[in-house]
Amino acid sequence: MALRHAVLAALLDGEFSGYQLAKAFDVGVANFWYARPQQLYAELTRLERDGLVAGREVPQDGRPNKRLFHVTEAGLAELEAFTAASAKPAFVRDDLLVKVQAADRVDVDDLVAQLSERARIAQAKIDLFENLLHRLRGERTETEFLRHGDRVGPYLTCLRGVAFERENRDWCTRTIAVLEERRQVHARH
Amino acid sequence: MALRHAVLAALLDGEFSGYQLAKAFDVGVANFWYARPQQLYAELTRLERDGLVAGREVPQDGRPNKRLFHVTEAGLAELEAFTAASAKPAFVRDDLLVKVQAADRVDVDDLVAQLSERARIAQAKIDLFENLLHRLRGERTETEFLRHGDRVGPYLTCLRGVAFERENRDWCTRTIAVLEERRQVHARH
DNA sequence: CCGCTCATGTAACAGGTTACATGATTTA
DNA sequence: TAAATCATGTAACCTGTTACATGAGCGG
Repeated sequence: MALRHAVLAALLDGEFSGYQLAKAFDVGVANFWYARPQQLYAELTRLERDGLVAGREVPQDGRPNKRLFHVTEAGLAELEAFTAASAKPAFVRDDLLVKVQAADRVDVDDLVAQLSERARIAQAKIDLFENLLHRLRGERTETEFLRHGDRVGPYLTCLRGVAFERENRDWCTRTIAVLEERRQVHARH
Repeated sequence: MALRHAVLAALLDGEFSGYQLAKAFDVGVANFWYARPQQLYAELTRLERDGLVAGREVPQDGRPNKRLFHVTEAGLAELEAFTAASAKPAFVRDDLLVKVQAADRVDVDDLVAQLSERARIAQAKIDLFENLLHRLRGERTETEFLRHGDRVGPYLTCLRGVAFERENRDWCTRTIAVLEERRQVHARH
């Protein structure tokens, strides 16, 4: 059960409503996890029931009220415990890899189309993450910020996100190149 | 439902038993997916029921009989259809990232311990994948193999696997360095 | 007036994990 | 003689996804 810890970690940066969290966890702006709104509302309910987060109703005019959540002492303790427990290694589990695995037996055009779409999405994420990194470190250089900034967690996870998406993009373009070239080689015989 | 396609893709390289597939999907040697033995046996049963794979009983002496499976025509068609359909982007979903996100609020020793363990695992996978790459391309150079080899799918997915684990390892070591340095900076005040 | 954003959910289902079971043979 | 490998599963459970619901205000 790690979504709950992901939510706790996200709430370390301040108070957020379910809706705000949903937006962050949706596109992957919260680059360290991903979840649907429904899941978040459900999880927040459970977290509150267990006393790991507390919410306060904030009335708004012209809009529905919202509930802003923050982590409690018990929540922090839970995060500590979670961090101490060992994590099993993560692996890539990607439809696109399955398709490429079958590359020699399926339609190359389909594959190339999907690979370039994926490269495009990866690039979009890179831009997004790099913006976020810039916002986080402000005027400081990266080294400076990582040494003296008072909250580097989100920055570090974001670095992982950028690296992942760069790899993703580069692998896609390279794979496209390989498939295209093989098609030409094939055509000559 | 993508495990079924992952299994089909894995069976493109020949006949395998449930046990053999389980070994491949277990550690992540099948770098493009991951699954437990139970899941594989269940999936193979379904795949056979749906006519996408066919198995033949192979008697062995001194060992239990095994069933070797191969992809049928219908199975290939299914893979084609799957490839044509669009895939949703994959994302990183990793306990360790959640922990690092909370870095400023949890025990640094725990974190560093887990990061170095992870770096170690990543290195082991890199070695494993690089061996596999070498086996696949034989005496040829990579460029040569990718241009003229007759089955490049597994090679391409393996390249993705190596790149991922390299990123993983490097990010871990860098994160450790950052955390260690901050600890020193902190200690001086 | 249509669609978007804010705001929060329920219900059914698909997929994956954990725990457990069985039984023979080879290796340390 | 204990542990690992070969070989195949069942059952209960947890997590995540899909589809659907509600309702107010705001912008074009």
